[in-house]
Amino acid sequence: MPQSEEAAAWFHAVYTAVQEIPHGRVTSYGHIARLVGRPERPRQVGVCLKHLPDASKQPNNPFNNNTVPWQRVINSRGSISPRGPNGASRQASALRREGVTIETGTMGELTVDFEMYGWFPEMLPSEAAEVEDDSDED
DNA sequence: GCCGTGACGGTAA
DNA sequence: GTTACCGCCACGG
Repeated sequence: MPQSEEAAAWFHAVYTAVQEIPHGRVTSYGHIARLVGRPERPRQVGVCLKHLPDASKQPNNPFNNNTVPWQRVINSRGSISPRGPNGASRQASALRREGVTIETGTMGELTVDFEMYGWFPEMLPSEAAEVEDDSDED
């Protein structure tokens, strides 16, 4: 639980932004940071997801790991950070279940094919739509 | 209450 | 093209 109201608003904004990610799509922490108006704090976005309450423990909480698609948030490199022994694989399987292609690198790194299935990293949804509209250049 | 850490990103070299 | 360093701020020890 956040210490100040400002932090609570920050958490709330981040969770809401993550919930706006469409099914089968992925985005980056920096993208979420931009959406909530704090592009200089992508790291705190990860902190919010880290403190995301467990659904079985807080089912009444509107923001828990069951209502917030935390697995759709990856880093700007398009890969999943190995934060834990099986945390990354759990995120990868959740994404694959949504139809997202994930490639396993030689060093066990999980790279998401965001160019094909998700938003462009560090790009707002409006800008992404603009790209699709003007995709004549190659 | 201070210090180090962290699910990251950007810029510099 | 890659590697290194800094900053941001809540949380845990």
